[in-house]
Amino acid sequence: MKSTSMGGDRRSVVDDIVIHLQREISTLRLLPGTRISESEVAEIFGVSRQPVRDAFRKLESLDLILVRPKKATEVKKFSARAIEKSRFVRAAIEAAALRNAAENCDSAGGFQLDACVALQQKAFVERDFVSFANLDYDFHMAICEIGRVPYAFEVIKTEKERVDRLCILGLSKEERMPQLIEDHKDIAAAVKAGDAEAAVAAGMKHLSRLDETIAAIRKNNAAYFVDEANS
Amino acid sequence: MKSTSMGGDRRSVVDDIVIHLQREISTLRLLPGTRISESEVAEIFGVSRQPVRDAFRKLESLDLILVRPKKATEVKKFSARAIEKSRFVRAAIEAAALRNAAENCDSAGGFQLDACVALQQKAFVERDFVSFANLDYDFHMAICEIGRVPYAFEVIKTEKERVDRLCILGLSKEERMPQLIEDHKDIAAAVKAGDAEAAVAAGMKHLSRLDETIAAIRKNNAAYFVDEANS
DNA sequence: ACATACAAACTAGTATACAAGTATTGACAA
DNA sequence: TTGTCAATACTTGTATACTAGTTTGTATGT
Repeated sequence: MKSTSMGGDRRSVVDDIVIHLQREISTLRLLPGTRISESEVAEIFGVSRQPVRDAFRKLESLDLILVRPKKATEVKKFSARAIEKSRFVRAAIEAAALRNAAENCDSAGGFQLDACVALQQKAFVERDFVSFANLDYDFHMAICEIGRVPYAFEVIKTEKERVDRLCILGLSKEERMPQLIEDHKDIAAAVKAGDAEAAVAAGMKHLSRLDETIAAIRKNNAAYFVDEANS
Repeated sequence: MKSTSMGGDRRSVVDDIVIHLQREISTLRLLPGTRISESEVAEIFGVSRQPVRDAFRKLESLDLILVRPKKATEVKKFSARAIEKSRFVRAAIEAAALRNAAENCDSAGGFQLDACVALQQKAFVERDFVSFANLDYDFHMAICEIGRVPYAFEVIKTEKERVDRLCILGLSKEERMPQLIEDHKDIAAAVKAGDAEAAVAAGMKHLSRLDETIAAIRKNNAAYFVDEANS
C-alpha cells in the first residue's frame, strides 16, 4: 500500500512519518490539542504501529507532541513558559552570534548580508511570501557563518521554528515585513561596521517585534494554549 | 526476573532503563564507543526489546548514544564540534542569565549566593567532592533564579552535564577547586553589586578555565573522540 | 428525569516472531 | 602466505498478537 510519500529508498519509514507529521504540525494543519493515535497513523501510512511509535518518540523529543500513556497522544499546545524560554534562549544566542559576527565580518561577509537583504526585499515586492520566510532564516544563518559559529544557527533554527508555528495564528504579517527588512538592514550595517554593541542592540530590537504579536495571539487563541495553572 | 533496579511502581520500565543507562554513560562506566545492543539490555532488565528500543530513542535524543541502523548502537564519542557548540551555547546563556541576575539581585539573592559559596568551601575542606560538584550546579541555578530566568538553568544543566562527562577524564580536579570557588566569589560579588558587565566578565573567565582542561583531555584520550575528518 | 454501574470501545505498553541488512570468520584456492 | 568468497552469527527494523489501563456510552434502577 504505502499510500503516501514514499520518496527515496534512503529515508526510512520512520523518517517519512516524522517529516510528514512535523510538517503538518508546524504548519498548523494539525492544530494544538488534536488527538492522534498510533493505529490511525499506522493505517494511513500502511505500516505497523512500531515505526509510528518510534516516530512519536522522535516528535516528542522535538516537543511537537505530548504522549499521555494509556490515554492519548496529542499535538502539543503552546505554553507561555515555553515561549518565554524560547525567547530567552534565542536572544542570548543571537546576541552572542552578532557579537562574533561584528568582530569577524570581512567584505565577503558584508556582501553576503547585503545579498540576503536584497533578495528578501525582492521577495516582498513580488509577494513571494514563502521565499520571504526562507530568506529570513538565511539572513540569520549568514550572521552565524560570518561569526564563525555555525552551530549557533542550529539553536536559532530550532527556536525560530517554534515561534513560527505560533505566528501562523497571527494576523497582518504582510504589513510587518517592511519593518523586518529595515531591521535586517540595521543589523547588517552594524555588523559591517564592526560595531558589536550596535549590532546586538539592533538584533534585540528585531526580536522584540515578536512580543506584542505573540501577546495578541495568546489572547485570541487561548484554546491552543495549556492551562498555566498546572503546568 | 527483573534483575535490577525495579524501584517504584510509578516509573515505567522505559524510564528505568533510560535512567540506568544515562547514569552509566554520564559517569563513564560505559565508555564512549562501547557497543550496546537492544537484546543485551533487554535480557539484563528481563524485558522484551521494545521498551529498550524506546529507551534507546530517548537516549539518542539526549545525545548519549549513536544508533547506526542495522549495524550497532554505541555510546556516543566526544566530538570537538559538539564541545565547541556546547561551550558557545553555555557562554551565551550564562552571560544573559548573569546580566539579568545583576539587574535583579536583592538581599535575599545575595544571601543565597553567599550560602552556595560557603557550602562549597565547606565541601572542599571536608573533601566531599560529590557535594562539591552538586553545589556547583546549585550556584548556577541560584544565578538563574535571581535573574528570574529559571528556564536558563535547564539549558545550563544540559550543557554542563555534557562537559562533566568529558571532565571525568581529566586529572588534578582537586587542585582546581579553590580557583573555582574564587571565581564564584567574584561572580557573586559582581552580581550583588549590580555590575552586569563585571558579572559577565567573571562568568566568562570562569568558563574559560575549562578550555585548557578539555584540550589536555582531548590530547590524551583521542580514542574517545570521533574522527573529525568525516563528521 | 437523573444517577449509577457495567460493558464495550478506545488508548498506549509489552512480548514474540520474523525480515533485512552488516560484520566476522572460516574455508579454499592461488 | 595471502586473497577471495561464502556461510554464519550478529545487528536493528518491522509486523502481529496480546495486555492493561482509560474513557465513553448505554442500559438499568431509582
